[in-house]
Amino acid sequence: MLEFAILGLLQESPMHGYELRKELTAKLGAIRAAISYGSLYPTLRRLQAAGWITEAAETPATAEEVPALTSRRGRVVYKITAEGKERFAQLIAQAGPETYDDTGFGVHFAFFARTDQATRLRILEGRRRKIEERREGLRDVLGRAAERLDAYTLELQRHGLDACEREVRWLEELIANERSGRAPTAPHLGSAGGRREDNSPPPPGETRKERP
Amino acid sequence: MLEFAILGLLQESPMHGYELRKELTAKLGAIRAAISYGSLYPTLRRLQAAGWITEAAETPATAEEVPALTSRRGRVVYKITAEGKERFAQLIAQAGPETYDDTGFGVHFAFFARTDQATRLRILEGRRRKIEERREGLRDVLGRAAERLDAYTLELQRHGLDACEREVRWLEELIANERSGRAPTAPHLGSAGGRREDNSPPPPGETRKERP
DNA sequence: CGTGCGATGTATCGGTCCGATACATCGCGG
DNA sequence: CCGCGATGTATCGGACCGATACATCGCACG
Repeated sequence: MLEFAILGLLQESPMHGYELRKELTAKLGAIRAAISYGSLYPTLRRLQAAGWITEAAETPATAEEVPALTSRRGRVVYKITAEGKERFAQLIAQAGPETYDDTGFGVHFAFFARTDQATRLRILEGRRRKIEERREGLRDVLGRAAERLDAYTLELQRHGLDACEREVRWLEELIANERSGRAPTAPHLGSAGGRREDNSPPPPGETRKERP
Repeated sequence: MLEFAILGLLQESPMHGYELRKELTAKLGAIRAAISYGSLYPTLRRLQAAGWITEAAETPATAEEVPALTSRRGRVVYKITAEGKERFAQLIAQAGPETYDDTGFGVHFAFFARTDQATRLRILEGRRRKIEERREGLRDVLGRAAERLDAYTLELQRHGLDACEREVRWLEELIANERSGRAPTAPHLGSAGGRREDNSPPPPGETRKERP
């Protein structure tokens, strides 16, 4: 998961660890708290060992400026390699059942802009099926096993069931949008999903802001 | 987390591993998929080593019946000890910040029937604060950083924000219920939470069924 | 003027938990 | 009678987290 996210992010621009974590947190904030350095740094090393990323020189262009004044501490900037991009594409293409659990789905979804439509559909439908199964399980428990459980546990299941139903509806919209609407990168929704005065979506294109 | 859940479940009745996993899955189905044996068995061993649980004899009372015919394979039944119950109470009393993350909160909530009201309130409020913070983070990203993110990522954040708002409302109800309504074990809700044609809620009372 | 503190930055260690896998028994339907 | 799905125990490698350590930078406050 982390591997996938790092490769995805580094395709937008080279970054060092700290920055990577911040971007990761911003992009995945909806689905997980924050990446721990205890997983980030080891993973970076692993990716580097595999040849999917490399360390990039820190000083961008004006390299002669203040050459070794303060001795240039830390700040290891990583950039993705051609093999890394291949790897990323391969990870998308695989997109197996592990892609449908909460975290896995969220991370893949966050990189849908780099995923072809067929794969997007496959992932969305796989996720929907999985949530539907969870929903059925919860309905079973609430129906058949209700008397065995205390009121708090039941309330928890009800809340969970509600979340499932909501997510299925959300996925339905995304799928419909994806399928017919040919919404290449903009699911738009908003009309049915829940009002939001939006922010004038820039014509779908990339629009990444590089730090100066 | 697993330790807590196991101690909580074993207080209802002794069980062996397989059964424990099933009960755990039923009780926590709303918040996590299924406990892996790869964590369950090592944890059971750890708890046993700490003296919080012990192995119980398999054959209930009529022990002389078919003494060693088929040699009595497998089926290790665990039961909680007095120290184990103490440990469980201590884990509830601590209920620190780690209790407020998704899984931690869910597991603690599932055992609210064994938690005193003051602690329940503390946990619910801690959780609410945490979700409110996440919500603010998402609003920030959707507001300030929106142009840096692609449409899919934004949609993910919107969905996450929606879930946060919903959970805060849910928690508000639970807190109000807990605080004034003196709802000792029955949060009831359902009136304001969202329509549900329901299943004829049994009058709030306890209705705990111990396995005979 | 200095000093301390919050943000930036890299890194490791122990521990929890997962996913895959292996293996054995039981009851039942074909 | 045989296979297959449910029951049941168990291990191993790996992913990820939380705490911790440590060093630098800029700036606000005394």
